[in-house]
Amino acid sequence: MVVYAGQGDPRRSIELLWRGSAVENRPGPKPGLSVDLIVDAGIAVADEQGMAFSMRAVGERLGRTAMALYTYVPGKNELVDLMYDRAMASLPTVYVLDDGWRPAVTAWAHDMWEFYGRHPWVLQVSQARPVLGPHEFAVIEALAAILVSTGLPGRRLRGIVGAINYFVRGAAQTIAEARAAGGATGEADEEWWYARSAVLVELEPDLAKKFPMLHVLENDREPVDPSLPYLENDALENFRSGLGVLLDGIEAAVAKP
Amino acid sequence: MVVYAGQGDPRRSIELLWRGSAVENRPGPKPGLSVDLIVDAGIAVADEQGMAFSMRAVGERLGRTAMALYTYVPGKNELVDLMYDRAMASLPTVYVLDDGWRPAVTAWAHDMWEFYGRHPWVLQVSQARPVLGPHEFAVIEALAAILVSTGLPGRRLRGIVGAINYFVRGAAQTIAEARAAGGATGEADEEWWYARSAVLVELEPDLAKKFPMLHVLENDREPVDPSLPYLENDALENFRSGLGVLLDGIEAAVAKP
DNA sequence: CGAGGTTACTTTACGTCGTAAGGAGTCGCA
DNA sequence: TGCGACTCCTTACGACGTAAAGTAACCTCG
Repeated sequence: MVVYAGQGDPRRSIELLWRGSAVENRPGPKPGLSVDLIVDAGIAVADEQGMAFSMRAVGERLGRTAMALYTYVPGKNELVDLMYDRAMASLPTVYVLDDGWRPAVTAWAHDMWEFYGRHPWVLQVSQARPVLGPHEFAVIEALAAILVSTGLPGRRLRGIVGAINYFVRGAAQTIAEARAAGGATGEADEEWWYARSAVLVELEPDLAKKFPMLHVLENDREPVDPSLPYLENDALENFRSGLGVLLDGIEAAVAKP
Repeated sequence: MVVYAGQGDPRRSIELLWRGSAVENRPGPKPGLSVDLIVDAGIAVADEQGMAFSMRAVGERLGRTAMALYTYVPGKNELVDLMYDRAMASLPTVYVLDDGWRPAVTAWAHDMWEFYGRHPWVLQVSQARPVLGPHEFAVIEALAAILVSTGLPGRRLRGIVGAINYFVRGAAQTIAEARAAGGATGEADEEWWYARSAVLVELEPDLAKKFPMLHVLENDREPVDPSLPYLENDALENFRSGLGVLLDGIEAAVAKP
């Protein structure tokens, strides 16, 4: 499933995101659940089963049927929006600038990287139409605050914020989805790669000749840290290295007008 | 729906990707379809309806039932893999280096940007476990070939290829999914934004004070090209600007050891 | 204290999806 | 001529999100 942010009534969605649910003294039976409980259960289920979690599963975790959730939440899309924003509440919102913007941005990026690792399903929530929740705002505000300290104008920073965001998301996707897919089929990353590349080499023996430049990239390797799985190690190294290049670009922008 | 690459038999998937289907003289009725026909129909349907297209829809476009497709293709996942790789066949595989690597990388990135605009559903195919098809290889080989000309070692280039890829994908997603979501609900981007931000401002009047740095970024604007929709214009500007920063970073890496 | 309206939650049901199973008809080859 | 392989169809299953309608709990007002 792909979730586009809030296809329902915008007012209802945004009220839920920013205000929570009103809890006055109302007639009828006492609510046994709450939006917060449902959102937490949703996050727990999604952490286990990925974005393809079902309303029935969330209901079951709370000892209710799927339809009970619809008393609190307009639909699955809105629930995902709430889950998305609530998950982001676990992220820092302030970074120290004592050593300048560069270590701060690096810390921000690593926090995001780990966050995506904890909640891979978040990567599936559409980035195009931001959920516009308070915690998402806070997270980007934190990055913006760091970058404003470079002195670059807002006009330039918008592209930079985007670039950093896209990069971190993309890099995180590389391992997050690998893990998810492995979990779905019960295969570990390694096995998946072995099986596939073995068949590929068998069917197309002269791959290295057909794509010589890729061969160059793939085969220039340093000794590997054996404590991490191969793919994960690779992904983390590429993350650090790519982020470094990106930050060098910002540094160049700061240095020159 | 989210598609993880080839969860089925790896051999079957990769054979289909690299060899196509064998068409000897076989008993039984003459095949009325072919893998290629099905893949083309799939791309056409996905271009219209997004990744949530159904096997039934693809079959109908070919005057068959959904089940008829299963004679040629093991399942929807594998079909998506094939669609993904075939769509990539429309991309250039060689870029001239007469003016150096920078304009070449820029051209590559813009070609990808437009490609994602033509086939937004491609952005939904998992990047984590590459489909490993010949055309995907060719596209990355093209980028690798450009970057090798910088003289940087493969070890460094891997992170850079990743960074460029993630950035372009992420930036493209911003408008591609906005368009798709607009199409799904019949709302244009503008309307969607207006409706949401109006409610947001109403419910949270002092947004600008709560997130002052975001406010700085958002309000430092140049005159806008009125020929493009607002969001699209914004996205394209951020794309160009962010790509510039990224390329500056590569330039720094090339200049220094 | 009792009636009426409101609410929480359930059961049932609909339309969608991917695809498994089995059957009908068609063709190459013995 | 018939066997076996093949294409394609119909039917069916179990999942999904959620609409509709019912039941029981609870507050407020008379």
